[in-house]
Amino acid sequence: MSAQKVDYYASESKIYIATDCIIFGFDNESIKLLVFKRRVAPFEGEWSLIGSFVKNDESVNNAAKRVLREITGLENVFMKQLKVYGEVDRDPGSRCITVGQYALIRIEDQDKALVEKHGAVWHDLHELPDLVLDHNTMVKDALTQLRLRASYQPIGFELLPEKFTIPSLQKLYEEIYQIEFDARNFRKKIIALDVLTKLDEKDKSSSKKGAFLYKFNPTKYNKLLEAGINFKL
Amino acid sequence: MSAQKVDYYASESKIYIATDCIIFGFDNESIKLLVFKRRVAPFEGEWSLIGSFVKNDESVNNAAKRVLREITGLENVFMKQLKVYGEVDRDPGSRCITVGQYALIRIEDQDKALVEKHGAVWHDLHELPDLVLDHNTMVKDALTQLRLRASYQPIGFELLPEKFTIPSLQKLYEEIYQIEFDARNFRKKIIALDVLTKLDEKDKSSSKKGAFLYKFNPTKYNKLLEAGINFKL
DNA sequence: TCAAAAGTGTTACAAATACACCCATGT
DNA sequence: ACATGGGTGTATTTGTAACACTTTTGA
Repeated sequence: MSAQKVDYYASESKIYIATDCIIFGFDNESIKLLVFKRRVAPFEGEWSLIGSFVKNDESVNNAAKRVLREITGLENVFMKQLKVYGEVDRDPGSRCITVGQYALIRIEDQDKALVEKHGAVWHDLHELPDLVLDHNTMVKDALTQLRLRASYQPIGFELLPEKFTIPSLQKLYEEIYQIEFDARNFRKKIIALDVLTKLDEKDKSSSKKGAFLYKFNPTKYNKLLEAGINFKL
Repeated sequence: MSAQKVDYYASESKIYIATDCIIFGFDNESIKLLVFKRRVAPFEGEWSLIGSFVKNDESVNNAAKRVLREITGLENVFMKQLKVYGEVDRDPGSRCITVGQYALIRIEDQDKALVEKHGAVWHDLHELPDLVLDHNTMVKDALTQLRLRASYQPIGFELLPEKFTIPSLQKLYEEIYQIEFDARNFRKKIIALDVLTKLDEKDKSSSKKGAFLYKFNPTKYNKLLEAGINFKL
């Protein structure tokens, strides 16, 4: 006698549901997006976000985490739901609803071999190829969301390595907002947030003088995440 | 010879997908939520958000619009996706993923007979009954989202009747944020937004002196919606 | 010695906040 | 005549924006 679960909704119709990850990374130069060549028909071989169908025994969020782990080797990544793309004809392969989720990762943390094994490639945001389906729209939406979120949460830090310099943090925010900031005012504002710990080391990779490295104080950082900031730059 | 569409994803599993509407309304006193007694098993007869399964031939957003039209008679309502609730066991009735969508409506615009016919009831936010499944969480999430959004878009207006007074707008924002504002500063800030047209009429329903009615200038209002505001109060 | 990026302070302007009284009218 | 909510102005504080020079050091 097996425990057979009743399906109370048997008269309704089921639909394919997928999740697609908009994976942003930063390499101290520019923000990049991880894409690969689609491996299923239709559009096999074309550039695509990395996604997966949601399986019957996993949550939508876990499906996205699984995708990220499979491709980059990373866990515990900053990831947020973006939006549901649910138009009837968005996918000629079959009716399929997808949940866009954007992730922020430090490129240096990736499992490079794994990424390459999957044929995934970091593309500069300004030179994105045409992506399948509505994936270009998803990227655009994710960027809008990223900018908005960066204005009330210090998420920029999610994209930086553990130790970072103030000039590289500035470059990151300049990439996010696509405008330039005054270095003095930027520094003032960041330090006023009171989440950074200055280290004794310097990073000399981008100047002869070298810039002091900082890391952030996790306690204060988390407090700030909850409380929210008003990061008008 | 009928055109038969190929299903490229036939090896994947389909899942029930629904949408639930978190319908907020304002009656010049407090923000209210529209709920009804669930009409399907399991949990038939318990308080629930109003929702529906997404049908095979409609988009996710249109499903929510349909629900709203069926219950309130309203179209072209302000509605935004909130979040996907995709945990495996969230619904004992069967695996079912739902898209929460929150809507803002002017209570006076509703088709009252239709609302009553469906047994839907406006509940004060502070006296919400226990709702089925994860619906209480959805309401909480929607409120958080509403507050956030109100800080960069003038969405409060969506909840007001066509003609409204500044004190009632203030009451609305006080309800949204659950804090009180200085009437002089509030008025100053709202007028500085430059989206209101002052009318010659007064509303005397809440004072002997009466308060001037305003409506908003749709052109300027829409510009502001796009541009975004910084509505720190 | 010089090129290139890092680091530092002050002033002017704009915006947010705090605050108290008179007005109009229905009862 | 008085109680009730509507309406107005100013001073203070706070935050933002603009701006130029010195420091360090590898090549």
